[in-house]
Amino acid sequence: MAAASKPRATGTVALTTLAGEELGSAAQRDRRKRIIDATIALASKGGYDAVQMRAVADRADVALGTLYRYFPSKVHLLVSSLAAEFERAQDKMDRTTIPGENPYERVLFVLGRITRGLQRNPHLTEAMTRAFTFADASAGAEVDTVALLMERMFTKAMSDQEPTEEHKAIARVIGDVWLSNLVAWVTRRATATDVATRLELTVRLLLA
Amino acid sequence: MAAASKPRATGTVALTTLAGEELGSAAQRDRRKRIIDATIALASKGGYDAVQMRAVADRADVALGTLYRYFPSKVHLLVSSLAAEFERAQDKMDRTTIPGENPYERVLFVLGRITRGLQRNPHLTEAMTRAFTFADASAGAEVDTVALLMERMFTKAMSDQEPTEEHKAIARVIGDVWLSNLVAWVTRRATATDVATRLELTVRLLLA
DNA sequence: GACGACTATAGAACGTGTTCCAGTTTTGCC
DNA sequence: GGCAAAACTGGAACACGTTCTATAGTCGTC
Repeated sequence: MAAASKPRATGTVALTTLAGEELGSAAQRDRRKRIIDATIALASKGGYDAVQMRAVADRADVALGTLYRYFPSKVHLLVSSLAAEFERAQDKMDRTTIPGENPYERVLFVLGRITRGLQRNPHLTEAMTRAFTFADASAGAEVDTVALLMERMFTKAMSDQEPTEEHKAIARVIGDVWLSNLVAWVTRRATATDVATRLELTVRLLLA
Repeated sequence: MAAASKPRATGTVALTTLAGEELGSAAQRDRRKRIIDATIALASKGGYDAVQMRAVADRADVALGTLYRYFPSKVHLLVSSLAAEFERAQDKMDRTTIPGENPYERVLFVLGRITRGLQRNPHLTEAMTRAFTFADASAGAEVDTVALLMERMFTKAMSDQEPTEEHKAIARVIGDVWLSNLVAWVTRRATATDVATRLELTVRLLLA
């Protein structure tokens, strides 16, 4: 549900070209959904390289030009899809009670859970990660949306209260480390275990 | 990012990188240097997009095929150039006495210095950063080289001694945060000041 | 100083992201 | 319903990373 509700507390996020959810007709919302679904399907099967614009258009049953009207580049498309997936994941997380006595344990729980989720679909993760970090300034807004979602996820894990400045700073650091480790995992410089270990170590340095 | 560059399976050794120039003849070492110089010049002028393989070959006065013999892809080329630049910077750093009473101050000094250096050449930084994070597994070795150089730089900043496990972990976290902030800076989601502030904050959380 | 094996060169060719175009359909409005 | 504007379509065209081919140069070995 919350896919539609994007109640960014402070200042609405620039709606991402036509990619914003406030699209006019039902047909348009449907087209957009088909496009994102096609993107995720292709990315899940073959990663970044398999998300070919012609293939996406084909599979979503729209013309190539239409695809580009909705998403002005492959990176926009992938990052927007990432945002969609992220929101799905967060909705699920929001309906979960995060166990743990303290921020340290709770953050570890959230991290473990997301990380396992990503490892379950390596191709998709590869596609999303590479798009996210390859984005140039023109996709800044979309990237920022995702970055905010991520930060919010970690601050929420630490405490249900309005986050303190320190918690925000810590959340950002964790997010940064997480991203770097994803990049390392995608290039196979780090195994899943490496990633888990390093995240744990980081959280310990920051929160223990 | 275009065609598949995976099945170059022949048993040839990747002479394509490595700080150590095992390259045979003087002519070959010279060609390699011309290529890297051309890459850095083009990247400095126009960033990632301006580093076009035909343009690099032209400027380095080698044939396109030769360029590809030395560096099997644009990403390899850019990451190898990054490694070269990094070594230059580190040499300079090694000849400097890092001021500061404690690891905290010393790491901040090093970070500030590098960050200012990067900001002095935004296009080059953009090209390098994007190549580094966009790399796929086939460039894992090159990327790893750079990652190690980076880690070493921070551990050395913390102390001249053999680094402890904890210092290594901290160095890695700092490197991760640094990379993420570079990505944010490149997409213009963060200003130079933002980056400086966040790095400082991170170091404080870890070392103060 | 001739031979064979690499290596380099020029350029064509190919794949995929992106742009453009001419024609058609849908939408919003009277 | 009629009409202009906007959106969609199929397809051609273009740019740049990458690969391939045919030819020519270079270097080590006899």
